[in-house]
Amino acid sequence: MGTRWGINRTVAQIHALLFISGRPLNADDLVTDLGVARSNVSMSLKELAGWGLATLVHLPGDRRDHFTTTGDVWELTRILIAERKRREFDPTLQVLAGLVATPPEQTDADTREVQRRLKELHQFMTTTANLMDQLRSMSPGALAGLVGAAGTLSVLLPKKSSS
Amino acid sequence: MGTRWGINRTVAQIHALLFISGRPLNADDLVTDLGVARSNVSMSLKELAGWGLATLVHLPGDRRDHFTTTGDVWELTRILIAERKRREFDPTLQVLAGLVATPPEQTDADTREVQRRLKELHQFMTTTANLMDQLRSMSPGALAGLVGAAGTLSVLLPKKSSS
DNA sequence: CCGATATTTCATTTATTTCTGAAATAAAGG
DNA sequence: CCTTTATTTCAGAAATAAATGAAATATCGG
Repeated sequence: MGTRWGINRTVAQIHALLFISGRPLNADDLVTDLGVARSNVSMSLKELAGWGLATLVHLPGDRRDHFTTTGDVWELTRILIAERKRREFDPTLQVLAGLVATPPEQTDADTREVQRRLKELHQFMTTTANLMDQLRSMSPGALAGLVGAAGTLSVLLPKKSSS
Repeated sequence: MGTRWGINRTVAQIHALLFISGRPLNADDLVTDLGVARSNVSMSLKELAGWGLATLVHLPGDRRDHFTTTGDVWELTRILIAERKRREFDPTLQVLAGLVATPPEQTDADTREVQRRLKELHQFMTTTANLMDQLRSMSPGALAGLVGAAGTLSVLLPKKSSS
């Protein structure tokens, strides 16, 4: 599933192993388990660390670096949403803000319609960005509660008629 | 932003053009505007159609196929969530269900912990899948309302203490 | 300091994905 | 039917991304 979402296979595999095993693993463990080059593991761990998804720990009496990741799925979700927003969503929103701020030269109907759509997209992405930020500031427990509330709430709201 | 989310560049560009222009475009329009090969446009339109993000329309007095996409950002969101769930989330959940259903051979502490984590992940993904399905059945207006409600609700819920 | 072990860097190779152009197919209008 | 125009298919080329291995760097224990 990772590769479909633009996540490197080895990075995804390492994270999965750390998550599922639930105990600190060192680079050699990962090399053995995944059958990839030592250097690949090193780079991938660095990448995961950059996402806040791998924490360096030391085991007593072992010189080697060991790594762990959060075992809380809600915390994981929180991190993924926050990081993807910061890296991908925000820069896009920035560009869009620029386009909306610059008034168009032409004033024909087509140009005005394009401008209207850009503005609507900008407004939508701003709303989404705010929602993401709110999720970021919430505790895992609150996030779980909110998802539950959304499920309940949606029952009360109007359904799509067709499909 | 598209490529970072595993979406082909040309596919993303074509969708963006259809969305922003807001009027039916034919393949040659897209070739001219994007500077890519005719065949690439043909394949990309097919891909978009498969996602329900490009609709074939015919303009009176023009033999060529023209395409449009929805201009409603909430409808677009609804489609993207539904399709990604169906194509990527559901198959993953299927595999996970299989793993959880099969009782582990060994019964040592480590194995039980792995099983516990798999089960927790499975439960989490099931909850998420249900949420996605509920979004799918909602009208764009209701979806917008729910996001607004979530923003309001989250203010009332406990915040994360640190970070 | 020194040797041993652990880790990182990065140029090159390998694998994967995307794009193109030529040929095949389809469809419309005489 | 036949010609013209539109569209699709797909093998190979080009571009991009990922992984490797060798060398460099860092760190520990003595």
